[in-house]
Amino acid sequence: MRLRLLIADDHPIVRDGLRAALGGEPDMEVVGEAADGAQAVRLAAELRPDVVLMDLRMPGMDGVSAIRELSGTGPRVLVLTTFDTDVLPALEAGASGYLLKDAPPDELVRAVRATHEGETVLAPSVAGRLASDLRRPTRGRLSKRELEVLRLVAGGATNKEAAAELFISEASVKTHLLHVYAKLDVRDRASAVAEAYRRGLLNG
Amino acid sequence: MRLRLLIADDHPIVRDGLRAALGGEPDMEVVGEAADGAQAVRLAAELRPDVVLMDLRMPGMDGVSAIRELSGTGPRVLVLTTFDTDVLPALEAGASGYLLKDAPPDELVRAVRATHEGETVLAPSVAGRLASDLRRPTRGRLSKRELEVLRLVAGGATNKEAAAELFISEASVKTHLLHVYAKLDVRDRASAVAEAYRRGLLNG
DNA sequence: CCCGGCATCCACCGATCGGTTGATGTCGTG
DNA sequence: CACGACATCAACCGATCGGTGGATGCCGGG
Repeated sequence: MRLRLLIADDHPIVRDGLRAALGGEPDMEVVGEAADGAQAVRLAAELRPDVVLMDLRMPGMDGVSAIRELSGTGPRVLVLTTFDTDVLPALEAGASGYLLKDAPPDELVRAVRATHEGETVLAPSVAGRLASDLRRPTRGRLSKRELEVLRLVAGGATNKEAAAELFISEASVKTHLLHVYAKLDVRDRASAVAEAYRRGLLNG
Repeated sequence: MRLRLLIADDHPIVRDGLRAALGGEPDMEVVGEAADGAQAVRLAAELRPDVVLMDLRMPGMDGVSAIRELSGTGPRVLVLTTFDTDVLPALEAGASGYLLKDAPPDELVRAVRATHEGETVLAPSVAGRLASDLRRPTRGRLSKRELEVLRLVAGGATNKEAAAELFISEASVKTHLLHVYAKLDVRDRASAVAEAYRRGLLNG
């Protein structure tokens, strides 16, 4: 029985590359390709693959959401993306591994097999990032409300405007922001926005 | 005589995908692969390709720098990247075209041929972005000094600290920032930092 | 059950910021 | 050469922000 593989990536060229790198292996078979998260979920239900190779940033349904939906339905999910942010969300959603796209093909092949065996595969740089994330249990992790406030501030809102938008008092906005500063280890709103972008907390 | 092609991309998987998409064409030949800008320049001098497929974000030498070095030495450069920012810098550096990685392979093949013929190929979304960039000759384009100030502000500097860092007066810092606000169409430093990140003006 | 995180609110103060207006000099391009 | 973009500086004012030091209530994990 060959290892059944589903590829989910919005770039046709990357899908071609993955086919080229993995299709040649005698013990693997690419049974399908998806261009976004929703399609990946549908195809996984239909094709019952053993392993799903999943990009995270895709149009339509997010990769992390797709992982969450796939979680427990059978296939193991190996994340293959360009960025080493999003590690924690992906693993929390149920990913079995996290590789970066600059990985050489043979490492990718080994990772797919290892994932199928039930191992958890992390790219070296990803492992380091994960460790540093976990070292600060609360720090760096913004609450929902804090993120909402920060997003408004990044959009140019004053404290007063953000308060009106969220139906809370200006004092609460200030408190939330102070917490944000402490968590991101910055002193003001401008550097908070910068740090949030660096950590991938604000959209991109 | 077949069309000689050089691929420059730091992701092995993408290179495989490009080989798969282009290598099958009878009138094309992939003569080399580079994993960063410097290597691309070296290989271009050695292999004399007709067209270079160039990613922009690569470790070591930047894609734009590589294009600048290649400019006028023979090969035409077709940019193939994930982001629709960096269009203007790439074209100014001498690129003959700008495609996005979500393009279907057949479009890519046509674009390579068109580039070889001397045409300028722009992805639709890229064309739109370019137009909106050009509509504001000055707007959106930050001067060197303005960018320095904004970078310091993003790092948490107050106006006074930024002034000390740059050996100018606080008043000058304020003026620079006001110009930044006008160009980015924002009201304060926080949203300026946010907008700069969205436009890819601050590192990445 | 208690502690910590979260969300909400209040008051006060000094520091900082943004807006405005105006000025000088350089530089590159048309 | 004239024009615009750039870089530099000044003074003033009101608005906003960040810091401090609280307070309350809810909830979930150990």
